Amino acid sequence: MDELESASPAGGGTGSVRPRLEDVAERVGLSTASVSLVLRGVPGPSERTRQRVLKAAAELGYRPDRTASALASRRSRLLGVMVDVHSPFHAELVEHLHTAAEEVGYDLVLSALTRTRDENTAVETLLAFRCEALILLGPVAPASALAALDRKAPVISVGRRIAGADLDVVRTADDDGVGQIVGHLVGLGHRAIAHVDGGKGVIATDRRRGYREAMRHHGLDERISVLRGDNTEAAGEQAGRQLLESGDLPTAVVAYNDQSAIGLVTAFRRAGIDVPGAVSVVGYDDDTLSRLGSFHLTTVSQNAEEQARQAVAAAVERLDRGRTAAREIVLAPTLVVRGTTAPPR
Amino acid sequence: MDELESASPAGGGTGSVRPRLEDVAERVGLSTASVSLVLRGVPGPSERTRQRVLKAAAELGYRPDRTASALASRRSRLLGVMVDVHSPFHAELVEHLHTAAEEVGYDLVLSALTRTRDENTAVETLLAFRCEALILLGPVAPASALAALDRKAPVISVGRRIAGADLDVVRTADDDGVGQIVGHLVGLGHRAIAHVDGGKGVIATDRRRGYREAMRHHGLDERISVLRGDNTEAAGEQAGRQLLESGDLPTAVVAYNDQSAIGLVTAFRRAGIDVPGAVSVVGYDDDTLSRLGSFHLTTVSQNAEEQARQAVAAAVERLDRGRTAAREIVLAPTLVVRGTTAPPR
DNA sequence: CAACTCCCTTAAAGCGCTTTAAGTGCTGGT
DNA sequence: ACCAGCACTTAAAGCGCTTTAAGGGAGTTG
Repeated sequence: MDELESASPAGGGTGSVRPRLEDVAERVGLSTASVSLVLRGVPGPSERTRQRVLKAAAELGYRPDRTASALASRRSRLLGVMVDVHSPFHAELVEHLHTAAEEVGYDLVLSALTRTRDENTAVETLLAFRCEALILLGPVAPASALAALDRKAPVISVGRRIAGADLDVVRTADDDGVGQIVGHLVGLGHRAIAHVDGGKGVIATDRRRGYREAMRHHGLDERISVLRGDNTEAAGEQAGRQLLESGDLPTAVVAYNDQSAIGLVTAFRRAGIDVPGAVSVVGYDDDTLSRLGSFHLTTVSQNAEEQARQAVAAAVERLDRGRTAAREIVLAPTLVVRGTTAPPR
Repeated sequence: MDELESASPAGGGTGSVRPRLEDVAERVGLSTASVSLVLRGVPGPSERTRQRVLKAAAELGYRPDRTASALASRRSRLLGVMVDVHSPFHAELVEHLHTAAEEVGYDLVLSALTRTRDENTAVETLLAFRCEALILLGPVAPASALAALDRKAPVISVGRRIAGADLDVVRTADDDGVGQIVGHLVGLGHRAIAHVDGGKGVIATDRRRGYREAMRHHGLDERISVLRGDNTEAAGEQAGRQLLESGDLPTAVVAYNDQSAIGLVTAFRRAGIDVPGAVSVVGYDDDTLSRLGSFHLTTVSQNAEEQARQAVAAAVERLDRGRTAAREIVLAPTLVVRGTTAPPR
């Protein structure tokens, strides 16, 4: 398993220059133009030329210089991805984006969101790299800002719906997902079902609405109860404590996401309340955390792979097929029933 | 909070060309050379010129084209980072690498390791981007391959010691870290301390050795017990079950990393064994998982921030200050006592 | 006032590639 | 013989920037 082994036989110290197109051309006695054509698989060169060039390139361990070709072709074949490095769900998306992009001949450049690096900075970096399209995972910037950005490069918002703005969106139907959760709980016999929301973002809003509508749909208008939260474990714990102190514990709690759900489970268990024996808890995202053995969380899968594939496809349509009309792709989420839901006590 | 708002007043559709150096030059009636000098902060241009250029650049919303400047200067000012997208610890490192790199005027390009993307591919991508140095997080490739790679671009191995090979390493003293853990446990009164290892990698080897040596140091040679594991939660759970079935439960278990430790905790708790009441469990890395409220794992911090800073510093020394001799920077790990360790029953 | 400095500014030559118009040498038809 | 047509091949002009040697103007000096 000799990884990192490179084709280059040279390896002559940091000083050794890497072979250029010209070196390959010289070796076969052709022009750089021909070599370029062959290497890019453009039709034209004869079979004989093709073979010789390929051979020479391999022997020299030639790797085209992306920088130069990007400059010359005015195409970077780069997709910029803005990602929250702390989100397990984003990690999953990135993984699938990588494979999807590779399949269509694009590369990814990741720009991480951190405590000191906001969406603005992250996106600027992407633009400076000349990314041809921007795939933003759960952006929080206002629609107007995203629309403005879209004028510089096609923007694909993943996971977040953009009200009215004229740009591509790939997401799952969050309200539907929460609807499925509520349906599942009602099916188990629950009626006192609370929701710990995710704050003020668009995604949180959709999920909250999904909860409300589903409750109403099941004739549980009276039982609607929304606690304030966010996307962290801490918020879940906090909400859990609040619920415990209120003395009026619901029989099931629907959290904004898996992290929040885990916080809830933790708070309950610490208080000696069995999950799902005494309270059922449901998350959202089906991320790595939810699969941890000690939680085994019932949750909703957003189908990261399909979303990634669609996002890349959307970018490619814009870039290579000249689509200009915005498209919104809404995927159906699927309920994943695991171990934190059971009939009410 | 209008994120993504760009300085560009233009925003004229995808078709609008972004301003070039020449446009700025034209606007102030100077040559591109002068503008370039000003924008890069090179001494020479007069104060007056400086001001005018800066103003014009701002007005046009000019952003230099990295691609072009990289090509022209033969310097990309890019550090390539190979990262396992699924490791919470890597996520943390990346965050700090970003800030550290930014401070010294470099940018990061991340290449993610995934199920279908091995170290080889990841590194090739980095090289194609013309990264000037490669920061590899916990590489598993053989030392010889890394050494070969180092001939193309300075390689900095983070977290993993490289036997003999002549390249930079930034890591913490893993054996010492585990030594501290064992010391802590012995101090609490434990004697039956088992270790669930991390498999065959170099890091795992060091930690295992650290465990053995520490046990011997405390006169516990007879109690040395190493179970096979890896870096996953599943391995921890598996080891936990094995321990339970053996009927000879130790009073404390030292896991290879936090994920594995969490598996152990899960297995124990599921079997009704209290942690830390009946068994103490310790992890390693101090990653996000270990801080989850429901685990609150005692662990060892590898000081991600300092490692990141040192890694970037090492790269900069090589690139900007011409250092050629390899350097190994070994940081001291620090024990983080949280809630999964207590005196033995 | 010519000769020298200093300071600033710029012309021009690339960086390693892509791209397209313009070859070049064939074959074959007339 | 001549030209059309075909199948390749290549010269040359950039892409947007950096870099360096050379240029120009104002101030000093003898």
